[in-house]
Amino acid sequence: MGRAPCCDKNQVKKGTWTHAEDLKLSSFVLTHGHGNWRSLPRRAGLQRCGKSCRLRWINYLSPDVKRGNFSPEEDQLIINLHSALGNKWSKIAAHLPGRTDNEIKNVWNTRLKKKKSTLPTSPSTDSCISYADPNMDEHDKVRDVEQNKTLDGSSKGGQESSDNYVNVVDSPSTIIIPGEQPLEMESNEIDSINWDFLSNNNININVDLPPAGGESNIAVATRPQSLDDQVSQLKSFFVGEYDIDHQLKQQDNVAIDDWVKYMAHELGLEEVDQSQLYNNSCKPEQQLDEITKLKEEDIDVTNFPMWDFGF
DNA sequence: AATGAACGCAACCGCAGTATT
DNA sequence: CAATACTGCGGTTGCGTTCAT
Repeated sequence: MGRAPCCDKNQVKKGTWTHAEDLKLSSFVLTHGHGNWRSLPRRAGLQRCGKSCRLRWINYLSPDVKRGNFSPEEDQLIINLHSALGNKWSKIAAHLPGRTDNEIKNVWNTRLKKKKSTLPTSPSTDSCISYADPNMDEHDKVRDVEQNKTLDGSSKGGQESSDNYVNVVDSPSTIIIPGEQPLEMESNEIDSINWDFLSNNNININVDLPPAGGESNIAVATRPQSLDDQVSQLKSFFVGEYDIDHQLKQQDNVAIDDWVKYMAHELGLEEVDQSQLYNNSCKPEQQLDEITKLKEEDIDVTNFPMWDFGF
């Protein structure tokens, strides 16, 4: 006896969503929250499967979804993350605010896979770090701040760096910041990094783990708060928060600022001007009121303000 | 201009993991 | 502890659009 189907397939509509259905779903979720997806279609008056509603909301209707083409920086980040994580689309999506796993998967399959195959092999993606547990799957070795893991200090290898990466090599390890003197770190210093602090301050550090070899790469990615906040956080991390004794401490702060800003730019972390994202001048609640007043036949597709809920 | 191929994207499906009863 | 329900993920499909011939 198998599991009961999630919905009666004879009773639910399939295929492309209409604007009227979008309206019903958006209005319902924005006023009531989604709660139980399975019961949502009935409560919202939709003849759709709950899974279908969830997918439509997450991938298309949610105000968190960022529209528009992927920037070159986003493309590069996806390529780098895919090298480390494989087809873990949701994990990759977690590093690209506003992008969904489905969207990233599509971009990879239609564009980036070919793009990557035409590029020369990069040292930053073909190198590796050796771990204590040799049985661990390569992709599972990705260190994730949320999981509170730390680097193993036994890495070996070269010192190549790419623009978006800070490389950790050898033991004692060396952090190579583009344009700066190498930063020596003992493995225990790396292990002492306060991952909670980074996580609490929305600074994500990912270790990009290629196949067998010696080198690892740490990509610095953050969520978009204000650029100033990011600068101060990144600075505190790299130049003294953990009392790392290295040449960078004596460097001119201007150079550090320049590098941090450069990194922020490369990673697309510049502060977002909300007024440019959401052109509609009225507040989200007002927009919702206006939308819910509309009759289905009144919907003007060209003016449908689906993405204007600028919370 | 017609048509078939390639592309891009939204949506569906089945499975696995987790929560609840 | 087992059965069931629910959610989320990744693979795949189908369809509309664009491009090449």
